[in-house]
Amino acid sequence: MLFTGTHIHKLDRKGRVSVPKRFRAALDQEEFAGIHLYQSHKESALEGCSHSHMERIAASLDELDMFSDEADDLADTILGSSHMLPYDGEGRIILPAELIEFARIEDQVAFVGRGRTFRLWNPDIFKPLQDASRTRTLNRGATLKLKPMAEFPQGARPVPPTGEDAS
Amino acid sequence: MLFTGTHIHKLDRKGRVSVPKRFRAALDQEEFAGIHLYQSHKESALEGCSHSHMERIAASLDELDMFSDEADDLADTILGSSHMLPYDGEGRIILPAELIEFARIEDQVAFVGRGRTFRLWNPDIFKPLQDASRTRTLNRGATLKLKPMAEFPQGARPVPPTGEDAS
DNA sequence: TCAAATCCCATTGACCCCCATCATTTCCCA
DNA sequence: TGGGAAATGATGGGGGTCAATGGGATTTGA
Repeated sequence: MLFTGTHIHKLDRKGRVSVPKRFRAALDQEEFAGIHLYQSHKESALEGCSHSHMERIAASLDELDMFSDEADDLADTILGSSHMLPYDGEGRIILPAELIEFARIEDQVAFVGRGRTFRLWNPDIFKPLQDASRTRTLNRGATLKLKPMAEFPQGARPVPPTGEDAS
Repeated sequence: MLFTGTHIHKLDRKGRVSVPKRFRAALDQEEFAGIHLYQSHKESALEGCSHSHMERIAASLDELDMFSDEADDLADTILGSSHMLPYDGEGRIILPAELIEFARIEDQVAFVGRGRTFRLWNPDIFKPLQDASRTRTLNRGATLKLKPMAEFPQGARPVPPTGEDAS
C-alpha cells in the first residue's frame, strides 16, 4: 500500500469527489471499501488513511499512558473527529460539510500521497506550501537515510494475501 | 538492478517517450511495470526510480517522527510530487506536461543512469553540465573507495527469478 | 413527510491497446 | 571480412475502453 502523487479532482454540487483510482487500487485489499478522514492539527488540510491504518493509530494510542493528557487529546483529535467514508458505486465519497469548511475547500480537491497516508487540500492553498517545502528541503540540504535495501526485494509483496493466488 | 549509460530518445507529439530497453530490463522483476518520476531538488532534471525504491523511501519516512517538520517537507517534495507512470505495450511512458515544463524538455529526452536511480534531462542542458562535472572530478583527483569484492560474486543474481529461464 | 444518502445510468475525454513502419543491430554465410 | 537477411528496439498514429463527472430516480432514516 503506497500513496504517491498529487491528484486534483472536482467536488460536485452534491458534495461528492472521486477518490483517485491509484489510491483505491492501493486499498483494494482492505476489508472496508472507503477511507478515513480527520482534520490535520498542523495544516489547513485533511488527513486520510485506510481502515487498517486507523487501527494502527488506535493501537499506538493504547500504548501511551491511559490517563495522560496527551493520549486524551490525541484520541479526541484523531479518533473522535475522524469520518469513515464509504465509496459509492463509482468510487466517490461524500465530503462532510464540516471537513469542507475546515480545509477551506471550494470546487476542487487535491489528494496528496504521503506514503502510508495521504492528505486532502484546497489546491490553491497547497501549491504555495509545497513550493515552500521544496525550498526548505533544498536549503536544509536534507537527505533521507534510506533503510537497508535488503528489506525491499524486487517484486516482493509487502503483505502476502492469506492463501490463494498460487501462480 | 543497475542503471548505467546515457540514452537519448524522442518525445513524440503525444507526449510519449520510450524507456531504454536496458533500464526496462533492470526493472523486469518489479511488481509495477513502469517507473516513478519526480522533480529534482537541485537540478533542472527529473529523478527516476523503481516502485520498490519508492516503497523504500516511504518506509524510511515512516520511521521518522510522525509529526516532524522535516519528514513533512520530504513527503510533500518527494512522495507528493512524484508521478507513477506505467509502460504502454511498447515500453513507453507518457511524460506529464508538468514534468516536461519543469525539466525544460523539448523534443528529446536523455535517460542518464545513476546506479540505483536515474535522471531525465533535456540533452542540451545535460551535456555542458556533464562536461563540467567531469572537469571537476579530474581536477579534484577524486577517488572512490570500493567495497570488498567478496560481496559481489561474479554471475550472482541479486534476486533469482522463480524458476523459468534456465538458459 | 421531508431531507439526505445511495443507486443507477449517460456523457465525455484522456489514456491504453493495438498495429504498421522505420532504424539499428545482430547474425549468418559466402 | 563484407554483404545481406533476420531480429529487435524505437517511433507514429487510430480507435476502443475506462475513469471521472453530472444528474435523475429510489431508498433510507429521522
